[in-house]
Amino acid sequence: MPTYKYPRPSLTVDCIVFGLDAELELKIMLIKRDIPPFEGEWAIPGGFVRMDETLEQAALRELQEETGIQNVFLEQLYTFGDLGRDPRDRVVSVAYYALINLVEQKVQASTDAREAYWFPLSKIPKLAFDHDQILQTAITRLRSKIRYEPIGFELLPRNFTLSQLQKLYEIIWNRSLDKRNFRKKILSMDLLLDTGEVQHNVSHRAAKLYQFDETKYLQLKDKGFNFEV
Amino acid sequence: MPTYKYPRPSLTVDCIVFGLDAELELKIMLIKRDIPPFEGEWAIPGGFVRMDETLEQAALRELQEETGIQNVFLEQLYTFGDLGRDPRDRVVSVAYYALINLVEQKVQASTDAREAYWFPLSKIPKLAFDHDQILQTAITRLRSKIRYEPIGFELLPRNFTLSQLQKLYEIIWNRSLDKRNFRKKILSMDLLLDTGEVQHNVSHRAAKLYQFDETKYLQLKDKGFNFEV
DNA sequence: TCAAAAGTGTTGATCCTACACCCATGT
DNA sequence: ACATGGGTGTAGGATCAACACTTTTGA
Repeated sequence: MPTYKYPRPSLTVDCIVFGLDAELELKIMLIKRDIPPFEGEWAIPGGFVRMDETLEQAALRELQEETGIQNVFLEQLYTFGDLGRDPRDRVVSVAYYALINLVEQKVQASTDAREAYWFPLSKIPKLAFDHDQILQTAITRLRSKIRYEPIGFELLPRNFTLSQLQKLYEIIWNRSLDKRNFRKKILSMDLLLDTGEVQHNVSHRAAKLYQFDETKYLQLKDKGFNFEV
Repeated sequence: MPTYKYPRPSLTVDCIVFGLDAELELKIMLIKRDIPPFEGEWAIPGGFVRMDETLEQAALRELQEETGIQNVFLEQLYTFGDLGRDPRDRVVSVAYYALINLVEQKVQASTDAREAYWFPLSKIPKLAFDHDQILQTAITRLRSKIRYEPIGFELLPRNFTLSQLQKLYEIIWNRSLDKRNFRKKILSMDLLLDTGEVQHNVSHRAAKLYQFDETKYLQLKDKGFNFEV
């Protein structure tokens, strides 16, 4: 057991995992706590940072262990360190947020013995610790970041329609957008690759499927281009 | 001496302090380290987080102790936790940045026995630890945040001229702006209070002095207004 | 043939950019 | 009188917001 001259806060990472399902519903993953404190309540995935891993590695490891998620978009959100946020001890938590698509990434919610489920954003129960606050921060970040960075594509399948992309923005911003103006804006950036494919088995005109051209985006960005919706 | 079941990284806060002097030069405060590691090299102010203070309180305390600065704009920047960023030990650092005006806030650089100086951004020496990276992150944040939030006023004296405000943006963005367009944009937001005062002892036409109307800004923001330069 | 979503252009208003001269002050 | 920065308006181009109908597909 290590001893230190001065007491140290303990350090955790916690992760808000946003997932978009086939019906374009935005959800987050919550885990039911099976030990005190807050036993039986819902919390976001997370855990202690080990000595031999970076913060990002810790977040990825926890995601992998608790949800089986791999290869995910992950970004640091904010560090929460108020006194009393954990009733046992002084705990500082570096929060991350992740974006995944639930159609292509089959996430087995329950892995350990623990219960883990996807909750629609509109039906989030009261959360353990200060996880409500972390979630609020993550939603705010997502709302503003999706405007200036092409991170929305992380939530969609690799091939997607323009209507799906528009609906994603409408869901996240909670307001409707004009279809023609949205398409003009997006297509004028010239960052979508027309796959030549269309939807199948839809009982209406089949929409074209596009891919986000990340290579092109990175090139343009180097030259000073700014993504903005 | 406390003992823990598992080893814990130690936790520090570090702070990039931006100061704007009378000549509108943008500087940051650096402290010469008087103990290993990196003894004799320059570093940004910072120190360990105590058990009975929040992260922000720790940052404010360190600023007060090392530079005498009080009542300062302070915002969390990013948390740095790579392995090996401190050669002694695993240290995770929550970085903050602060903005102050050096004309009205007389900052006694040297307080402890330690040497502390203001360095112009163009003449920053090689820094200890990963402080170069922290500085880069802070500059990038400042550049983008000043566009969408009225934080530039924190660097100016309470009363300032439009030319001073414009020069501040030019310095931070490292490009020149059109005088007439800049004034139109800023004044059209109707957030500057005309103090009725003018400059004194200048060998040219005296410029009007303005104040940022924070109360009005907060009201407008509530109604959905977005500051943007 | 019906329902449901895909796809497509124009117009007026607004905002942005580029640009040059006179004014007030201290030396 | 001169040097220095303060202060002001306009016009053309680009961008944004508002708006409705035809097309394709499966049931």
